Amino acid sequence: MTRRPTIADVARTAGVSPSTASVVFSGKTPVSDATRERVRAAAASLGYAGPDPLAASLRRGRSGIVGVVFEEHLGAAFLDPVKTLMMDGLADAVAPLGAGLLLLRDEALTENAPTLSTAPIDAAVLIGCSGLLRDSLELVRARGLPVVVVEGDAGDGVPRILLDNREAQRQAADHLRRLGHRSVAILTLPLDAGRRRGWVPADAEIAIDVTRERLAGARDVFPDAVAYAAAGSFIDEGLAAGRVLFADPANRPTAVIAQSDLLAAGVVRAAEEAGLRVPADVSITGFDGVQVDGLAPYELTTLVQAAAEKGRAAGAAIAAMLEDREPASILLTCTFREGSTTGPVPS
Amino acid sequence: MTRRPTIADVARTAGVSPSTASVVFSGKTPVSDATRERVRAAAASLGYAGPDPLAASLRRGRSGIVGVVFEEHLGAAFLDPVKTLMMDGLADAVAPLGAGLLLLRDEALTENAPTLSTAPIDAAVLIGCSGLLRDSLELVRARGLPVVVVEGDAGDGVPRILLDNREAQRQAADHLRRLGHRSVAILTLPLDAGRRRGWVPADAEIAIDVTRERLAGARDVFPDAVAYAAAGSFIDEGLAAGRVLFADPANRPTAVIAQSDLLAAGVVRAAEEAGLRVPADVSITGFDGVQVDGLAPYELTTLVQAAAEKGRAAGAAIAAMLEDREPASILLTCTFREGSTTGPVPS
DNA sequence: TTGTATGCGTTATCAC
DNA sequence: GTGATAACGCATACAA
Repeated sequence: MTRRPTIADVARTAGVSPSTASVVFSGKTPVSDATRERVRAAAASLGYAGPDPLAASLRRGRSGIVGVVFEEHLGAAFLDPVKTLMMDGLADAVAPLGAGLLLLRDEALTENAPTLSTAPIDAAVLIGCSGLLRDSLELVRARGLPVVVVEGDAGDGVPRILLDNREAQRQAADHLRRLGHRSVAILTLPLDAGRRRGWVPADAEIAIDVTRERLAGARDVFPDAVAYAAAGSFIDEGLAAGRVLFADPANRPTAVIAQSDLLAAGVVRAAEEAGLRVPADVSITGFDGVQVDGLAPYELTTLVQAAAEKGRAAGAAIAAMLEDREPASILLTCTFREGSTTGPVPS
Repeated sequence: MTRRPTIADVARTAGVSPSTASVVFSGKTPVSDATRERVRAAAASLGYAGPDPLAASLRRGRSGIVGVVFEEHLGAAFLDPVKTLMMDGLADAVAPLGAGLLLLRDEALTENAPTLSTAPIDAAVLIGCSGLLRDSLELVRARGLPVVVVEGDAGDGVPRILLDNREAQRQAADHLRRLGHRSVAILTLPLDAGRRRGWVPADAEIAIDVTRERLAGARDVFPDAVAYAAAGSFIDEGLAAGRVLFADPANRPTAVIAQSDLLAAGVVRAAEEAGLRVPADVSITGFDGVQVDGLAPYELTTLVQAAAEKGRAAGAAIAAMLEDREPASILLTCTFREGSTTGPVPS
């Protein structure tokens, strides 16, 4: 015979019933050592590698897979250290459930690409910036799957994992104000999926929650601060923006509030390039508290967010829903950390 | 009733047979507009969100999921820009198959973590450094699944996606030799899973293929070059190693061959720190050809590898095997790119 | 401790 | 273009 052996074949050659064989593999019911051995031997002799996951999943009604939905290209998502850490925490949190992570994109570009509606997932985690994931949310709710939204605009009844972006950013701004800074520029993350670089008009519509909230926090303290939007969270974007911010020596901010550590690192570099000392001539704050590779010897003044914890919280919420418990929305708080990139305003 | 509607329910309320309803959703057979409409309406009225992926998978014998097996912690894997790009290419390549990527770890630390043996995957891609993935390979072959190994030591009959590491590295070394360099140091990637930092003894056992091959390529040109192993591919590791290499002004190499761009970037920084000009005082080469965020204005002299192409090639091999065609092992070649970090030996 | 019976929800195949 | 039938491979409730 050419087809792969099934558990029934194993049971037959072992001289036991299918259910007994099944139990040997699942271990959910005690089995006598003798029969277990016989079943094992039969399996080995047939080259049976264990129960078919697909069939087992159907029977159980669980696939052991959690879908993670990104809005962007996968490569882009993992360029962001915060997302990477988050995935790490998420992976840890779902592992005890016996679940793995399936990478999914929000919009299926290819014709028959796998989507939320065709993938055998038990639950979904939406990683959200803008409202694009609205459709994904619909899809997954239609299927009655548990869903958690991380840093995004969920709807009614969907647990969310959030950060106190506004309050946290306000702390950094307060810190700068206490140091005497009055001329402050804000370097923001992208405003929307368009990711255009440039000055942010006062009346700008900001589609991405994180950007909007952090900007609001900074403006709580410095209502008139100018804002410049980067096209992404990269050191080189921060560098480019920093060049713009420091272009006019006569009209230069004494402090820059960057909305991410990577951006801040770029601004530090731009300052060096412009012959400015950090923090003697200009103070710079970041956001995230990630390890910026290559920034040494500077230590950024920043808001440390528990990125991995975000993933773990999402995983915990998923676990709760899978066990029919009430999931909790979670608000994680950032911790202000003073580094070596902020100091008193130059006199 | 409380349970979710099935396609049978839909068929019944639409007054058609289950098979007809199925066909409406799969689109694999022509259906009259009238019945299609009726089925659609019935589905909508019942809140039927489409065929259950699990059941469909069982029936089809395909889950539409490709497992990607890493040896390291997920977070660590995505810190490596080359792996990230590779995943990107892989995602692109399997999308047309209607497949998604399931992240899997080599060794299951948790008790009931999802593993190669219990995950409903159609095929597996092993991302390999050392021989640790031997076990994973066994597991997946026992299940009769198609498998591809990327940059690792596969066995007989397993298609591999490889790089011409040795030849490529030799090109860079040749380039340096032609520039007159004779005193060259090699900065290697980790030697094994232990990832210990330090000088590499002449008789060192190197478990990781990439490290060994690239080292061999460099030694083809500079047989006596000293080698120092980094603990990982990071800028800060390169910086730390660079400090060691440049520590003794009397006995300093005129060129450093780094086995990755990130390491090279760190060495550039170490050189700056030591007051050395690049490339006037010291030449530095990298490997990978990735965009190193924050290295500007330098342009590394490096070997450009088609990282995304590696993923795409793996995906293509998977696709071939899934369609019962013969998969091909693929050897990708790197391209030498001269940047601004190498120059004539100082006189 | 083991065996029997049933159904998980779908789709391929074939006949009509 | 549509419908009947038969698996897909397994795990569980329950009886023995």
